[in-house]
Formats: sequence, structure tokens, C-alpha cells
Amino acid sequence: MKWDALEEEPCSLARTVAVIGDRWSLLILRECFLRKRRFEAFQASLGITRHLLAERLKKLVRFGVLRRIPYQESPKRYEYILTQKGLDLYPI
Amino acid sequence: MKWDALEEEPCSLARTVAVIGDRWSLLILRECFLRKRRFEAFQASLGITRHLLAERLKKLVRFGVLRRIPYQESPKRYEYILTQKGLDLYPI
DNA sequence: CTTTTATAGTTCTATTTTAGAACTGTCAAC
DNA sequence: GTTGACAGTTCTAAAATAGAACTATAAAAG
Repeated sequence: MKWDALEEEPCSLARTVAVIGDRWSLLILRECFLRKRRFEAFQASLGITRHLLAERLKKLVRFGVLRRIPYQESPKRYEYILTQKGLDLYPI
Repeated sequence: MKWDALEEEPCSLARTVAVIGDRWSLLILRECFLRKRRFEAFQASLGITRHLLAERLKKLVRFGVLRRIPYQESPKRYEYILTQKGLDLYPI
């Protein structure tokens, strides 16, 4: 079974695992709940590789857990904030 | 960072992720909460490979989430049941 | 100017993990 | 004496992750 197949499962737990069932996603979300918002901040405090961090942030945005927001123009910079869906994950 | 390093983290969330932060562990636990207890039953309903299932069960036992109990002698057969620690994971 | 610094990524190769299928050992039933 | 159930183990190929280096944009420093 592939990761992507899990996203299509009828069970909501399975679909949740498809999004946050990996080594890093929950730790990234922990940092979000601790008010961290930026790529460098996540990377520094978690020790995750930059590649994986970029991948995970994209995925969390794709599934509506985080929102990617520009906080300055030139150069364009983005930060990540929890959506309502993300906030709902707090109990976990 | 290696998986095993995560087990040593001070943060309880990090240590929890070290145990159940993978593709399968939570799904295995879901089956446990649905009263499944045996290797073949887990394998059939999850579609996990036998190898990984064996690994995950070992890990869950090692961390005290499941207990491995013999349910018959000759041939020796074991089943897996939730410990109190495992039951505590229900909210997740 | 030219160099340095900050930020948010992307790219690359090597290592680790996972998938998928086949195989093992023990016993009971046919 | 062959088949089937059960709980794993072993093997190779494919996929994901680690770790380091590189890119792009622009402001600040010298």
C-alpha cells in the first residue's frame, strides 16, 4: 500500500494518519502551537532536514492544516499559520 | 536525526511520535480497539506487510502499549492486547 | 561597487525504511 | 501423508529520509 492510497480511505483515522502519521508532522504542529511560524524557526528547533521540512509544510498546507501567508514582499517571504482545522488537532 | 534518537527526547510528544508516529501503528491500535488481537487478523484487515506488522507489534510491546499473551500451547500462539497505557491512547 | 547576511527554499547522493512476495516451523484435521 | 491454519522470518526492489551543498532575492555593511 502506498502513502497516497491511505488518503482515500473511508476511515477518518486512516486519512488523518495519511496527513500526520509520520516522523515530523506532529512535531511541526507542536512548534506551530508554540507560535513558531517560519521555515528557519522550524528547521532550527526541530533539526529536520530542509528538504523534508519543505515537503511536510507543503503537505500540511495541501490538507488545510496550515496556511501559507506572505509576510513581506521583495523578497517574497512566507510564514505558516494554523487553520481552524489545524487548531482542532490540539488535543492530539 | 534517527528514529531511535526521538525516543530519548525530553518532550513527551516527541517520545509519543517515536512510538506511534508512523504509517501503521495507529491503524494497528485502531484494530485493537475494535477487538482484533491476532497477527492474521491485523494483517488481513490492514493490508500491512507481514514483516512490518511483526516489527510494529514488537515495538508496541516494547513500549508497553500492547502485551503479547499466549492463548494456546502447542503450537505456541500469541495474541496482542492493549495495556492500560494502550487504552490511554484512545482519545488520539 | 563588492561582500556579507538573512530567509526560504531546491538539488544531489548515500543510507534507511518499506513493499511485496516467498519461505519456515508447528501442530491439527482430513 | 497431504493440506491448511497461524505466527512469524527472509529476501530483493522500490520508496522515503538524512545530510550537505547549492540557488534566488534583496537588504545591510564596508
